[in-house]
Amino acid sequence: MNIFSHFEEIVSDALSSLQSAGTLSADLDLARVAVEPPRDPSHGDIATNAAMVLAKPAGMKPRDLATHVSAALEASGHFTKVDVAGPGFINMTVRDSFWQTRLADVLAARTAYGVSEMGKGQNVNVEYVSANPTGPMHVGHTRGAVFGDALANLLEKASFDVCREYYINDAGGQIGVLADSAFLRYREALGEDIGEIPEGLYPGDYLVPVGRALAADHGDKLLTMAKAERNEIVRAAAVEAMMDLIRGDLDALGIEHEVFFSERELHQSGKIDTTLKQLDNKDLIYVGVLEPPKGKTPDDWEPKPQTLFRSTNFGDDVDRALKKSDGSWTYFAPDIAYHLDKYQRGYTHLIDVWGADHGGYVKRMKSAVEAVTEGGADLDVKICQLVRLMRNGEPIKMSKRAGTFVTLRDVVEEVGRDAVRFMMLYRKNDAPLDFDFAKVTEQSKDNPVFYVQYANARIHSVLRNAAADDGLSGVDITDSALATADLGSLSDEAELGLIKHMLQYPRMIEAAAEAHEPHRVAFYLFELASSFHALWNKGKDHPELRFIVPEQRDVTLARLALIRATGYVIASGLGVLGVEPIEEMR
RNA sequence: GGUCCCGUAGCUCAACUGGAUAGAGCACCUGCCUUCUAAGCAGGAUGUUGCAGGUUCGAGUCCUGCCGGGAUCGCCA
Repeated sequence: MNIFSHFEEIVSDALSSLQSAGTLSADLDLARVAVEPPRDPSHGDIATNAAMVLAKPAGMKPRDLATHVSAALEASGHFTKVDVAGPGFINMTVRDSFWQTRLADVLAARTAYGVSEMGKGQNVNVEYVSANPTGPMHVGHTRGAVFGDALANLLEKASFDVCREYYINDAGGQIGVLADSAFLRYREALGEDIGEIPEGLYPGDYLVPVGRALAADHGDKLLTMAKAERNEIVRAAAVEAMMDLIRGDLDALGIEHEVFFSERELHQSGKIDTTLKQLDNKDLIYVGVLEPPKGKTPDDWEPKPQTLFRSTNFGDDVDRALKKSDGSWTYFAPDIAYHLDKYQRGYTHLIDVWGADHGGYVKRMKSAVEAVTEGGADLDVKICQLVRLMRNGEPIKMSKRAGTFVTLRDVVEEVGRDAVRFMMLYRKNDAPLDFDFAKVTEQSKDNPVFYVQYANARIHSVLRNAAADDGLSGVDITDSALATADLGSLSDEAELGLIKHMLQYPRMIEAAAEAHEPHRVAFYLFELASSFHALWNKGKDHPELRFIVPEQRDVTLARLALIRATGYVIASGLGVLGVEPIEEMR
């Protein structure tokens, strides 16, 4: 559990006691009162802004109110010290034994430590990747894939019921191109010399097996078949093959979606029509003519009546087209139906993970979700900025035409799944990311992937040594034994610092889940690893601080409990990131 | 031109949804390295948070206007 919510209760109890004593009025809004660890540890263990937030509504000066609150907190008996500082902060200090004994919580929970009840009873649908099934995944897709997956893990850690979903764009014009490209490969498989792949078709080798499979299944029958019928066969086979390819790519990253949702099925089931009918009944659809974009009118612009959705009613800048000039749906129309379908399947929290190039699409989608669910669902769109691949400090130039674009597989095979995942998450999603091949595989402190893994490996190294050490032979170092160790000896500043750092993990998980920001987990782990390494290094100058002190069994056991718990927190956090903790590095 | 994102130490980036003296790593300076794993360690210096206003006890964070960079801009997905 999050121990800071424990202190929140204590502070809130203190405030109520002031209310019943008449010092504070009973109808005070306590919503803005925060109970947090102070940034500067010298300020104590816990701080609250209660006095500053409540001063004005209470009609008191912050420092005066703080004195009252601090007296009430002191009276609670939970703290060894309560101070008023600065403009009216109240700083609280807890006795060391409080922190020490909390280690047992970690040892009991193991890698389940940090699980929060925050999302209990709520479900959330996370849609990510959704790459067009026209070829293998490239690096551009990788970041969104890893981000979405880690976010899903994070929300699960916060007890949300999570659905990982992939929207298959299998209905648009690009799928027609895919089918034509596959048909060409089919003719090739039948022995025809197809020469150069014509401009506009997909030239990739990955379609060669699709052509062969079609030839094996159908012989030369497709050549004489009616075009519509043949197209359907080729399209279905090609999309199926591409999805297999993509699923394989995702598997290489350790990603598995529960739901693959087909856009094509939306068209066929008539759901688009019924969805738009629903909007039409609310007078949210009309036929009108849009203004050209200001300042940049396209050359071929001509005013045309279009079927439009009134997204401006919901905060969008212009109304958005639902039909193309040939009468078929735009991409937007089925997407509205799709999001309604998610809602009808019971999801009230929707998250979409998109690439940076779709940023201009966010407002209309949020508008549509609000309209079509009548405010029943909320949509959060997470935009992942571009990834720049670097080698030796130089950006790698990619060109689809020249066939030099780097696939997801290329990257995973070169640096490994764990390193790819960690690095993709070691940056806020809306900031661009440089991915340097050399740095990611480097074994040094400069590489956060390695630094965190190395901390865990060191921990297990010590545990192995402890199990093998003659001076300790016969001593029980199982978790249950460590949990009962006398932890009072963990009194060094670095030891207490590590404990306190570790105990912030549940709070960090909740905040990250709330904000939909998995990168916070990665940064937290780097800092926790840093705390651990610092303690390790301190043992060099101060041998009495080393983890294994053969002549002092109790101290050793306490320290083993400390690092065992640290290892669990690291493993737990890496689990959220989808990275395998390494226990031995040779 | 409209919209969205970004702008923080010389460089790459954080900053717990408004908290106290804005923090890490790299690079730089000084001193250490035959170990529970030096794949280094300890310490030091480093800032007008792009600019100008505003909101309030308090702003890197929220609001307005500029400057600069990126993405995008009726029928591609």
